[in-house]
Amino acid sequence: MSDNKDNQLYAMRHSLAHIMASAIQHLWPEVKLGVGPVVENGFYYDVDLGGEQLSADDFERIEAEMAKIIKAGEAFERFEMPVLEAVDWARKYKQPYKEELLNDLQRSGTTAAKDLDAAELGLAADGDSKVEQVSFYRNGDFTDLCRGPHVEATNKVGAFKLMRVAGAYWRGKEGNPQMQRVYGVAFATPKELRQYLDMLEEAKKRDHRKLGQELDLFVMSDLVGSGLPLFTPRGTVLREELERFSNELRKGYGFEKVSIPHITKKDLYEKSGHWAKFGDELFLVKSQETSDDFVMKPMNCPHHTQIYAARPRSYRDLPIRFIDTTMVYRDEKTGELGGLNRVRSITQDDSHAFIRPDQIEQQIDDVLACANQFYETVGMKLRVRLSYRDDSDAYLGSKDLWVSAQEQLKNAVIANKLDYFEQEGEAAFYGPKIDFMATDAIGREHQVATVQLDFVMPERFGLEYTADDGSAQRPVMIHCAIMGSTERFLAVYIEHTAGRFPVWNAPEQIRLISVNQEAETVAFVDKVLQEARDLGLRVRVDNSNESVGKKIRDAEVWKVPYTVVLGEKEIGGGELVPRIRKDLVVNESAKSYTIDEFLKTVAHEAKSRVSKTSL
RNA sequence: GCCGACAUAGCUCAGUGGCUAGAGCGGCUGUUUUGUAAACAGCGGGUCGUGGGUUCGAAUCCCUCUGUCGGCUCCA
Repeated sequence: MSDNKDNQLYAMRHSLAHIMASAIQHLWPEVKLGVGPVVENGFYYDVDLGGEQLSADDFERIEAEMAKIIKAGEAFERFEMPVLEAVDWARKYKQPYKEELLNDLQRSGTTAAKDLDAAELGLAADGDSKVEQVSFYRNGDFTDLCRGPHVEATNKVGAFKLMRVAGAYWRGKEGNPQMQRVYGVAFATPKELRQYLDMLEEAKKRDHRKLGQELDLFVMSDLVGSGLPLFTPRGTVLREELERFSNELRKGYGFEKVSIPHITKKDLYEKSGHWAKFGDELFLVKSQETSDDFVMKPMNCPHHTQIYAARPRSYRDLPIRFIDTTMVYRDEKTGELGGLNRVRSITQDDSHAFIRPDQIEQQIDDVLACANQFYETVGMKLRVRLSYRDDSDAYLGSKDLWVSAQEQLKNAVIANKLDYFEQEGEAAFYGPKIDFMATDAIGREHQVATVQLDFVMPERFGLEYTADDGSAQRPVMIHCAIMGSTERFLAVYIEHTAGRFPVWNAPEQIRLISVNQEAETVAFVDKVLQEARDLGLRVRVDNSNESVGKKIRDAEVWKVPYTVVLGEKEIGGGELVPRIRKDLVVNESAKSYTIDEFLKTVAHEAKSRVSKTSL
C-alpha cells in the first residue's frame, strides 16, 4: 500500500471518529467528549454520558445517525483560534475534558499533554513548547478540537462498522474517571471491511478457549482458581512435544538442563531487585517451622545465579548455559486474566547463559538460530523488536552499559539478517531485549520468544569468573526463551493451526476403527495398536458399536491426522488405505500400504517434525 | 484492580413473576454387525454459579461473593 493510500485511510478513520462523535451528540446532546484517535483497523471515541451507559444495542441508532451525516456530505472545515479563546469555547459547550486538554496545552505546551496521541490535540505546530494557536475541524453542526487531517467531506469515508463499547480511563490513568470507549472498524472499501470481518469470524472459530474445550486440551476449575489452567492428557502431550523441541534445540548448542524448587526465601528477590519492583505480584508462602518469608518463584534467573555462584568459575568454563522449562507464578490482577493468554501459573522455556563479554555475539547468534528453527518448523514468520530503554529512571545499571549492550544486540540481529525494528521504553528493568513477533496463519502478529542481555543481575549477585590473568571478572547473563511462555504460545499455536496439529505434536496421531465388533476384528485391531505403540506412536482405537461412517466422523471432529479402518480385507492380508486429514495431504491420489510400512512412515514423520505427510 | 455484559444438564443453547424447567449433541442400555463425515429405540442427567433479600409465588426482580467474556491499566 502506498503512503498516499495510508494517509487517505487514516483521514477516513479519523473523520469517522468525528462523525460518530457527532452522531452521539445528536442522540445524547449532553455528551462530554474525550478523545477520538485512529487505531489499528479503525477508530474510537471516548464519551461520557453522565449516568447513562451506552450498550451494543445502541449501535444501530448511532450507525443510522452516522449514515445520515455521511449522506449529507458535509464539508470538513479547518480553522484556528487562540488557546485562550478555545478554553472559552470548551467551557461554553460544557466540554470539561476538552477544557482540561486545552488548559494543559496553554499552561505548558505539548510536554504536559505528551501522554496523548499528538494528533488528538489541536496543535497548530509540532514540537513547539509554546502553543498559542489550536486548530479545529467543523462538519455540519459538529465542531471538535483536532489537528486533522480529515477527508474533504463526510461522504468520503469508506466502509465502517461499530464493534464494541468498553470502559477506558480518561487519559489512560487509573485514577481518572472512566469513560466509555466506542470502537469502530473502517476500511476504504466495503470489500476490505468484509475481508476484515471474515478474518474476525475465522479468528472466533479458532479461539483457543473454544478449541481447548472441543479438543479436550485444558480445563479451568473454580475450585482451583482463575488463571490456573489444568492440562488434560491430550493437552499435556501437545505441551510436552513443544517443550521437548525447544529443549532439544538449545541442548544442541550446549545448554544443560537444571532443576530448581518452585519457592524461595524472599531474600533472593530483595537481592535481585525484583522484590522492590514486583513485590505486590508475588504469591506469598508461609512456613510454619521458621520465621522466613517464602514466595512462589515469579521467574527463574535468581535461582540460576545461585547454581552459577556455588563454585568458582574459570574463563575456560564459560559459557555456562542452563535450561529449565518450569512454571513460575505471578499474582496477576484478576481482570487481566483470560484463556491461556494471561495466566497465573506460567511455564517458561527459560534459559540463562553466563558468558564472557567477548562471547556475547556468538551466544546471541546461537539463540537466534534456535528461535529461527523453532518458528520455521511451526510455520510462523518472525520479525524482531529491539527493545531499548528510554530516559526514565526505571532501569538499573549504568547508562554506558546499556548503550553498549543495545548496540551489540542490534549487531547480532543485523548479522542474522532478521527483519527488525527498534523501540524505546520496552526494555526489561535489567537490560535491553530482542523480542520476537510471530505472524500466525490468519495474519495476526504475536509476541513470543525473547532474548535479553543482562549486566545487572550478575552485578547484584556478585557473580565472578577468573580471567586468564588471574583477575576476578564479571560475567554477562543472557536470558532467552524460545516460546516465552508455554501457555501463551499454546494459545497462539492452537489458533495458528486451528487445532489441526501436525503429526509430531498431535495428541492423537492415528485412530484405528474396527468395521464391526466381532472377536476376530477386535483382536486384529488390538494387534495393530500394539505395533504402533511399540513404535512410540499415539494411537486410539474405536471399537464402539457405531457405524463406520459415524466413527470416521468422530475422528474428523477430533482432527486426527490419520484414520485407518480395519476389517475383513486387512485381516485377510490386504493393504490398508489411510484416511489423511486434508491439510496434511500433498498428493491427492489415495495409496495403500502394508501395516508395517504405514506405521514406520508415520513414526518417521513424527520424529522429523514434518508439516505435511509423505503418504 | 477499574467500567460494562454474562452465568440454566458434560457441551451448545431455549425458557424474562405462575402447573413437575426443556431441546439437540454427548453418556448409559437394548436392537443392529456395520467399509470412509451422524443406524434405530429406550433410559438416565439440573438445589437454574454462591449466599442473602423482595414477593402469596423467583431460573426470571434487587444486593453480595465467585467465575467467564469485552475493554482500560499492568506485564520481570
